[in-house]
Amino acid sequence: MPKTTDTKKHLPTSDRIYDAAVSLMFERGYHGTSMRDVASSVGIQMSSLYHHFPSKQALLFSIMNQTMDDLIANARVAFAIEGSPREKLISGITSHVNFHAQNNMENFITDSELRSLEPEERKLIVAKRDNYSALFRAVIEDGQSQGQFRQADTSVALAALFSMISSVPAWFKPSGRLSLDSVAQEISFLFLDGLTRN
Amino acid sequence: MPKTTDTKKHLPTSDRIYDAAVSLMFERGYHGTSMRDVASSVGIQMSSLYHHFPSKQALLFSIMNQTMDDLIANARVAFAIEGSPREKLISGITSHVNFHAQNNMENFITDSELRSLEPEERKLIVAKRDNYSALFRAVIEDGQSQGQFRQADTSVALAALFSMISSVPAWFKPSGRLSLDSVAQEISFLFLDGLTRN
DNA sequence: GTCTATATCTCGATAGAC
DNA sequence: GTCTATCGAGATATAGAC
Repeated sequence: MPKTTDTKKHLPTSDRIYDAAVSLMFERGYHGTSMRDVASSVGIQMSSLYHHFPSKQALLFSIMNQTMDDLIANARVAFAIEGSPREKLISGITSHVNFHAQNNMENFITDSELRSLEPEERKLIVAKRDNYSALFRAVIEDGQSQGQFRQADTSVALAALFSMISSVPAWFKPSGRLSLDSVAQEISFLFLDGLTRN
Repeated sequence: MPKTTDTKKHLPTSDRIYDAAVSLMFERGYHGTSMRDVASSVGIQMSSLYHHFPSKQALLFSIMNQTMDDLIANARVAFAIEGSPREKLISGITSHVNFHAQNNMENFITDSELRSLEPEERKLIVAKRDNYSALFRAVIEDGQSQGQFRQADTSVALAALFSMISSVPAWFKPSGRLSLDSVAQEISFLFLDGLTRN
């Protein structure tokens, strides 16, 4: 996985292809991005791409798979803190907001291009998505059984939470009025003070 | 605009094209849908499409424009009720949830294919989107100035609300545990009890 | 590991008959 | 208003030299 937005030239070619594909597929979608586009963005010939990725489909899967792995690893760390369900949830939300903002393009692709995956690969991504969701569900149900959260419908709450957070990169402007941390806080309040029993 | 999911054959051809395009673009996206796909779904030749729509782009714009007009008309009715800001907001949320669930495919396209529009047409849709958002913003700010809602960041709250509701059709199953009305209610609670001053 | 060249296919759109 | 036929461009992917 390419970690930094470095000046690019000295990265391995496969990473530069990966990065270019992320940018282009974020802007134009999977079907709106051609392998020619990717190649010319990297500065190589189209046929050279196929030395690093066997197909356009494999390139998409690589992006989505990597992103899910990173996302899950991130969430595990966030939930590993000591604290109440409320504190854990805030930690998880903040981690999710930050990861989505910092990896805006990859996450958008991962959220929106599921339908562009072949059935077999789609299954793998959906499974990881379920794993991720289960991490949040566990905390919410924990808080409910401890009486700290009201008995809202957990599935609705989870879906609402994920959609709220995943939309952040679509409208968040780093140069704007709010910092990313305040956004995470606003969303946590919005979510929790509807969930927490007063 | 095609209003009913009729047995299709006796609808005007332009409506049948419209409907077929909605289904296909919902499933595969704008770039993933070819005019050949649309034509064969309707049962006519591809060249016949161009008698009804001058281009694929015009077909997409027609869908998004129609959907925004319907959405706004719907919201105006919902907000026209007598009542407190809280009641108006619940009415607006319920209307939005219902409209999105009933027009799932059109709304998904309208939400996700903005980037596939040419600049000029995109401007028109964005303007209508802003109009729609302003309807909700007015009620929230009204409630804030009346002291019924706390001073949450209105833009964050709006973005969170729209993303929550727009995601409903993606996971809602009519055959499932919850009715659409209970989903609208869950979401209203989730949103309002984080917004309302206790 | 990158190149040139190309095979094969599908795309959006048009011409013109009926 | 729908048809047959086709244009020209651009798509994914491969072959084979270096």
